[in-house]
Amino acid sequence: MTDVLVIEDDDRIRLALLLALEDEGYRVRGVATAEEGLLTQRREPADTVLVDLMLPGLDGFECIRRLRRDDDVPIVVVSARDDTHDIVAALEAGADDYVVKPVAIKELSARLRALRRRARAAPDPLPVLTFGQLEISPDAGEVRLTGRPVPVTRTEFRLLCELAEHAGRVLSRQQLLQRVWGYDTGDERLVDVHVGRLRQKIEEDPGNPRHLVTLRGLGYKLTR
Amino acid sequence: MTDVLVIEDDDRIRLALLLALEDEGYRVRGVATAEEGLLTQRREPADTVLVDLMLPGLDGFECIRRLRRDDDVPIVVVSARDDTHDIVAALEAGADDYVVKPVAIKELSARLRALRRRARAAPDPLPVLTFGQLEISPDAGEVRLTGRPVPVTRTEFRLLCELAEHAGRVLSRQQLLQRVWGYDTGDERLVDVHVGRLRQKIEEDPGNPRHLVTLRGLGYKLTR
DNA sequence: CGGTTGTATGACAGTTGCGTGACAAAACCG
DNA sequence: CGGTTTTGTCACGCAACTGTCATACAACCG
Repeated sequence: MTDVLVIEDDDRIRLALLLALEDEGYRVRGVATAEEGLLTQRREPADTVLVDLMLPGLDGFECIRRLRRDDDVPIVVVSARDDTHDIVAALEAGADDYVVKPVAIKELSARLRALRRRARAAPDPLPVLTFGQLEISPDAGEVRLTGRPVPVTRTEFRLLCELAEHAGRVLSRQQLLQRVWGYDTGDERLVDVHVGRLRQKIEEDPGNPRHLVTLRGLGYKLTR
Repeated sequence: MTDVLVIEDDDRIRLALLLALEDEGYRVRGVATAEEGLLTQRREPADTVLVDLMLPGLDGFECIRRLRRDDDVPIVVVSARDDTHDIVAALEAGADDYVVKPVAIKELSARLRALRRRARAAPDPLPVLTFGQLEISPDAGEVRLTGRPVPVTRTEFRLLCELAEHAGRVLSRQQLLQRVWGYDTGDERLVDVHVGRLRQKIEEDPGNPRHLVTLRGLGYKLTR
């Protein structure tokens, strides 16, 4: 069930929102200040955050920025102001949607659903990609096999990242040349060689690859 | 650069939107009907679609549903009507956002940016075509029968994809030669052979094919 | 029923695509 | 500058794939 956090200082409005959302089938929580909201979201993250712009203390824009800095939670602004400036500023700060009070609860609910559909499809890029026993940390520039670090060269690493980023998808040699080497065209066998070298390092049995597999005539792909 | 498709029947409004968006740095295209929009998006997909609700012929809601069925492109409704009913219906149909005309271009632009931020990272799930127990994933270069992967060769795979893409329709041997092999003309028996090999792999009883059926004198088709 | 046409299938040889080891050029690094 | 690592090129061999053919089989038609 979707878990919504409402950050709104006006008690009556907050209560009304909470009740209405609960009615729509959401699990709800509410707080009156940005500070509380940030804390709550950090300690027990909701799936979606509704935030007012005019808040005492830390204002709504700053609240959005900080929420966004922490994680990728969908943020909807619910504000009385319908000034284009505010809307643009809020969206630029990191909000996903902006609705003007008073808002029909049905519309709000539909917007939340649309947003969640979108957000669900994009789980924030994990710092570590895992493929069975194989772990890749694009940030750290590190590859581990059964926990042990595996020394890979820069090209091998980029190749692996490219494949990992499109896990499960076939990438043709041309695509890989394009993305890893930047060649517009070139010898496709080059890819083979590097895939081979990579296999020696990351596959338990390089002859029978489990993750970095060949699709004859199509290209290579990385599977779980 | 973001590539926007505008579907709007009112020439003046469409033109105004296109010019304004171009000014904001988007690459733009515009069409006047839902049908054109769907075709355009299918043939040369834009990154984002703006659609009006009141369109001649196929209406906006249906247009949204069909766009959404095809792919995961961000869809923003730009409509003159601010009725909650319409908003909810459009979002339920698959739209990501709904703005009411007249809209400040800056707001629209900010909403497009917010939406694209969300949508970009989406590792959209691999599309899978299903025919009973048979699953075909063009992107993964994979065919599965009762969940088990079936090794098919490149030609077999292309042939299968071609048939799957036109599921239910008969494709003549000439058409298949044309599309799979690129031959303008050639030995039609070649198709038979490959169909046969494919049947051995994907049919439970290759003698009595359930999915990949022959239409004597016409060609082959793939059915559910 | 026999003739005719269209389809299925097995075998086979030529071809293609891929994995691999060897090696040279290039980049890197004290 | 000299050694070391990394990168790209090449050639060879194996395994898999492709297209052709011949033959057997099935469907259609009068």
